Amino acid sequence: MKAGNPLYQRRRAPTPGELQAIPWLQALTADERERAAADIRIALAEVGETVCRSGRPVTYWFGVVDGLLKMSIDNAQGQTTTLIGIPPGGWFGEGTALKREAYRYNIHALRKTMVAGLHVDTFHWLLDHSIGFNRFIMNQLNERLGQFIAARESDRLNNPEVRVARSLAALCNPVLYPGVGEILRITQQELAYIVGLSRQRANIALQLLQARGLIHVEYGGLRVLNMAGLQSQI
DNA sequence: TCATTAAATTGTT
DNA sequence: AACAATTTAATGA
Repeated sequence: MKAGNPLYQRRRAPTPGELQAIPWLQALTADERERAAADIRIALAEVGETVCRSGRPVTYWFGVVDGLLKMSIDNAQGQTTTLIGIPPGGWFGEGTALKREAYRYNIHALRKTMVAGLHVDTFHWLLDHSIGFNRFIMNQLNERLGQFIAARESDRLNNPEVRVARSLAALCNPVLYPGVGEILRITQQELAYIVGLSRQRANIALQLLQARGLIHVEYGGLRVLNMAGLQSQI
């Protein structure tokens, strides 16, 4: 959200309900929370809109209040690889914010998404002053490490059903994405974008996973019935 | 609140 | 990629 970014122009203060949807605020003391909340800004990203771009200096630490984002990287050959989808409750970019480096990925909105941003200076103030915040960040980094290890594992297998299963398990991770409730709100088209499949193939994979009793497919979303089963798909 | 209509999503070829 | 069927959201009485 820099000056040139349209999101920056549309940013505003958060409502109480939106603050409620920011998980790490709960880990702070009242004083810390007051200071952090005063610095949070909210903006609505339209479909396809860029939230942050690789190479730009980190000015905000971002999170999803509601909606769905995708994180992707462009390689030297100009191809784009989608790494993860980010559902409600997800905050990302601690690594680069910590080191005050440039973003190493692109973030785009897969649908209309309410994005929250904390200025990187306040992020560092919290790191320097709040034990609860440090615990949250450490927990988050650890959880994400587990996800990337699982993702690498399934990349080698390259089986569509497995990749869909692992992606769904990742998207429903309650530690990283506490805003995702009983049902994960995601269309089959959005899931296809994240996994890198056609919608038809994503549809087939979902039906198969449902037939195995691991998920229940619904209109505009799905319900995970067996998380461990999803993660152990081969 | 209910019926009608438009838009979004899904199932299938 | 295209089409039909289904589901939800929006509209207005």
